[in-house]
Amino acid sequence: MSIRHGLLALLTRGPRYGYQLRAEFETATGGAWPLNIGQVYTTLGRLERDGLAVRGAEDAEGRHVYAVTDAGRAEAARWFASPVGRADRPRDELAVKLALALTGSGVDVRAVVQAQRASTLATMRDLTRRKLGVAEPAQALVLDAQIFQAEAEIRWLDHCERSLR
Amino acid sequence: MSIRHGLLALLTRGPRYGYQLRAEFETATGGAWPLNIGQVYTTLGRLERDGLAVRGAEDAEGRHVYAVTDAGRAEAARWFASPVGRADRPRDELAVKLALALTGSGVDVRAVVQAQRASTLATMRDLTRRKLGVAEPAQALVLDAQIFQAEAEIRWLDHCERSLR
DNA sequence: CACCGCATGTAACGTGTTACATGATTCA
DNA sequence: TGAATCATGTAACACGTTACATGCGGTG
Repeated sequence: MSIRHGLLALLTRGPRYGYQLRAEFETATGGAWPLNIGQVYTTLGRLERDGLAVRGAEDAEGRHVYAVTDAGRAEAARWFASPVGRADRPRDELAVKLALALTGSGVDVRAVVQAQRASTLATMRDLTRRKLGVAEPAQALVLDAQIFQAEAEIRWLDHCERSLR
Repeated sequence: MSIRHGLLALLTRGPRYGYQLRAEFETATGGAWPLNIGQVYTTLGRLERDGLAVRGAEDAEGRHVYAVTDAGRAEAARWFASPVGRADRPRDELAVKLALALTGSGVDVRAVVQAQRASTLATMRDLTRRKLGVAEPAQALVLDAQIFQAEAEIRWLDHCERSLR
């Protein structure tokens, strides 16, 4: 529910229209997760359906402006206040893959670990390089989040390889 | 696509029926991501639709057994051979939240970080405790993956808090 | 004029979740 | 007998992605 809550959070800063929301979302997150414009409109429709936002009149340039409702403001506050729990996260595809490779499939586990390690290292180099050109603190922190995760993945892969012996 | 590929990987070990697939999936992953039984059947239907598995005759106990096809075997091999890339992963809800909290919303970023940190620490304690009772190496590695991720999250949160000053 | 960027949407599709319905077997 | 477990499925729904269609305005 990152998109839904993200757009809602942006709306709490003031009325916004679709294109504007996508631009602000991508600016804030440094384009780490590009947001399809179609998704913005369907999400806005659902926010309105659920009483968290209302579609107001068109502005001077004829854009369709949405505004947050009281319920939407409360929901956004609730989102910021409640931590992201373990159950909220999707299945970790890599962990699933390794677990299945380990338990009696004919797969060469070491090869899987090696391939993943090389790929994750390349990712980390890329992220580190991209961080040099970033001035916005929010964007830098998003990049840092990905870097920290990639580091943890490398550590885990090495840990897996040690366990194989 | 963890479920789809996970079930496919299990089928490469031999013909299986729905309940059996769920049991083996949860055993391999240590129950970290419980798998709804309904999802197993819909996924099996899609695997058959896509030519990756076929529904064979019922076994002696009247169970509906599925078997992997050549195409399915190839797809499973491709899955194991290709690393999980950055674009494959879903949006990190926590990073999105922090990024939006930082960029000019009226939110107390420090409070968000503190709440998340406490929650993630509790998660880590729970995972560490649960690891004591685990003997299966695959299950232990899945738990380790979550522990490593939680550690990285704590480090990142501390990094965020330092950046706030 | 053609093309591009802005702006709004819709349709089709895939994955995943939950809830519900059904029947057989086993066990207290 | 009644409850739990095994086993198979369907229906409704939510979220997200992609592709497509439309219209406006500016620019080469």
